[in-house]
Amino acid sequence: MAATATRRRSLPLLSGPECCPTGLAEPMDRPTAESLAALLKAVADPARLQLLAQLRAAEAGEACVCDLTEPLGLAQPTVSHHLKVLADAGLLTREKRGTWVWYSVVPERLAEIAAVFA
Amino acid sequence: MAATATRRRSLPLLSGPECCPTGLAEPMDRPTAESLAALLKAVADPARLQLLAQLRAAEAGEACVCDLTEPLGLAQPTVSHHLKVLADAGLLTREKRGTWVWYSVVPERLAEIAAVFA
DNA sequence: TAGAAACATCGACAACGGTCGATGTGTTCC
DNA sequence: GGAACACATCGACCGTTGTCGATGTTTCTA
Repeated sequence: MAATATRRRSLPLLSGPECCPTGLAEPMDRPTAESLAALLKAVADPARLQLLAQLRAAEAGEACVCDLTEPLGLAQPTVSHHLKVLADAGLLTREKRGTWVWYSVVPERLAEIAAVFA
Repeated sequence: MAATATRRRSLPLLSGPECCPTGLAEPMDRPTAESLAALLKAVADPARLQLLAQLRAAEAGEACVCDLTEPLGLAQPTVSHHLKVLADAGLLTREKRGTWVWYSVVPERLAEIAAVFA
């Protein structure tokens, strides 16, 4: 694990070629299941769900790490870790302004999850 | 862990009082986040996603364990384990007919997930 | 009753994941 | 330049989870 993670991605967002073309309507091959599972694992955590909810409820739909640490009751490195997991999954965008780093959710990415189970 | 798991539940389905009243629209308290995360963890696995897809694609929307083992390429105890996880999360119903056990998905439960991210 | 078949449970192992303190990096301000 | 702040990374700990072989339980059949 070296210089892989912090890079900003343009937009493709997905781990696999296409996340979930037909949802659960027909049998799913392993690679598709694995990339979809990776996306779901990102949201299958209490702290990360709270982060998503906090960000959506925040003004302008964005917040800095310092505003998220206290309401979650977790240490700053832990919050930073969770934000990274969400960002790596394409669920958050990261923007550095001065000393602060502002995170905001990617609604399209959430919609992808909804589409699978709709 | 004694006589807790295999019991059949009537319908309440949920771990917490209510899974996700407002979705991600507003801040989420810990208990709500934890019960929702528990539901999402159940589907955040490649094998279990494949199981859900296989069941939905099956005739009459149901299948027995023996029909699910081969397409997944996993051992029978492993498949049985995954089915139990899904059933415990309220995503599957279990019906024993003779020697076979038939599983089928609970669409309402999938819809609950979709509603959170819609 | 004996045997076989379908499924669940158990026990063990390795890999993964959440958490935090300590530390590193970059920015602002004096 | 130096101090203070915001955030990321590192390293370690430990509980959780996916997997399978072996074994148990139930049911049908001969």
